[in-house]
Amino acid sequence: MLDIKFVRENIGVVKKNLEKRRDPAIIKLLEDVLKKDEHWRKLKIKVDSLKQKRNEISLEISKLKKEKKDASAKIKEAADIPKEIAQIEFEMGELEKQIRDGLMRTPNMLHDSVPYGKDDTENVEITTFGKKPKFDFEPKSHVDLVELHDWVDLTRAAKISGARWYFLKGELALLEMAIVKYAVDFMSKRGYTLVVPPFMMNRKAYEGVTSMADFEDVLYKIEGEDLYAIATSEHPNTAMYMDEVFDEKQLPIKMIGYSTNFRKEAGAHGKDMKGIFRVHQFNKVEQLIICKPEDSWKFHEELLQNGKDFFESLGISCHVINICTGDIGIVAAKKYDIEAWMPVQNTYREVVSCSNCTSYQAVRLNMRYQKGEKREHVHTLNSTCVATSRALVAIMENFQQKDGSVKVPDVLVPYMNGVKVIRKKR
RNA sequence: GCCGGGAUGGCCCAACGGUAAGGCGGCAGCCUGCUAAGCUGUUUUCCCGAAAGGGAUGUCUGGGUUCGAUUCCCAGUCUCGGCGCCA
Repeated sequence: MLDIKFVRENIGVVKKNLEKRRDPAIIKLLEDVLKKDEHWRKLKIKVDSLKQKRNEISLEISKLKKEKKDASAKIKEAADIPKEIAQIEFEMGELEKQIRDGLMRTPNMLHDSVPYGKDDTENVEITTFGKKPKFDFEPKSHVDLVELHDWVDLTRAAKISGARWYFLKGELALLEMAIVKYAVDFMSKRGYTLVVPPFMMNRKAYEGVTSMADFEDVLYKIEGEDLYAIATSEHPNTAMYMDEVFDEKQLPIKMIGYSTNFRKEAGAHGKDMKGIFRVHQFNKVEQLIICKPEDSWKFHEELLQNGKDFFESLGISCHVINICTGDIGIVAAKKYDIEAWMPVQNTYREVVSCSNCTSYQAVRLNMRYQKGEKREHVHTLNSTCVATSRALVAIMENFQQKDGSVKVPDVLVPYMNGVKVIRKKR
């Protein structure tokens, strides 16, 4: 959420920035917010002076009573003020809701380096790394590989849970654990602290870290409880500092979250239906930084570098793209994706998403730090380190051998107790 | 889940329904020759104002009673004990 004060004082800059979004409705919305804010401030002046009057009379009543004099005239004088105050405050409350709602729907200010574009076809490739594999046989899709080795059971999962749920079995399940432990070690060496969060979170906290549309399209709600299953550890691990004031010396906070993630994938009917590329549940090691505003762009690059180094260490070929204005969503000021080469699909597919959210989450969550005598909102950043289901897909497709067995990436071998190749157990 | 205690500023801790005391810490200033101490101010958020300053707000959250609520009433959250249940 943008800070209303910031919008008030910088409306020209804000509008100019929003124009990049190709959405004139947003600018109208914000103009409406400003009008309401102006009205709110007028009411604020009015109600404050009423309260001042009420307080003064109350004080006089207090004095009279202490002197044991008759105060009934004063009490009568003050009698109607509360109604008036209540009425104005009701009006202000309505305005506050509308202003907040408008601000919640207003997207973050974009960084200048975000490319202008209409949708995901206009994202800009920045760099590539790693070697694409060459096969002297017809490579199989991960869908076929998991079936061949009985590594994933989608049919029985459908029976008990539904589509896009899965049992992960045998060597592939072990490989997932190896990936997680390797990623945790990899990031720990770089100074990030592991934090395993609660896997469910209440509405208030959730509103601080995500867009309203996600409540419908992404998040599973627990019936009868004020709880949502988390879609990523970024959410609880950022929201954990809600309403806190950091000491300048505490920053930056660098952590990795590990959690199971739950997603409805409501907008994805028919997309990636086979296999485990797009599923309702997966595990992920997520990088997270909370820092001072002046440091966030430096750390955004650091997060990206970590993600690149990680996938490079696995030996998977990837490219990095700079997400364009039409595809970036409302929270991030800038977003990189790392996409891994999928030889069978003959294309790159997303494995890492790396965002600088600037103060957008911090404003909503009321997360600040003490800067001398003032308090300023912090910046929050997040990036995937590795999401297990997608990393497994990438490994299977890139490291398969002619007989369908899969070579374990060298760095994971120690985490597989020395196993170098995984295949169906006989 | 049940029974009791509790929640007040960055921290600790007070306040017969009469407008948040005191202490610690932090910050600013003053004073002072001595590892320091002392003194004064400041230390939630919002509004008006160029500023000086003024006003409002703030005692876990949300309602209610009242001219006025930290205090009284209702609902809830968290927490500490005791009982019960339990991987």
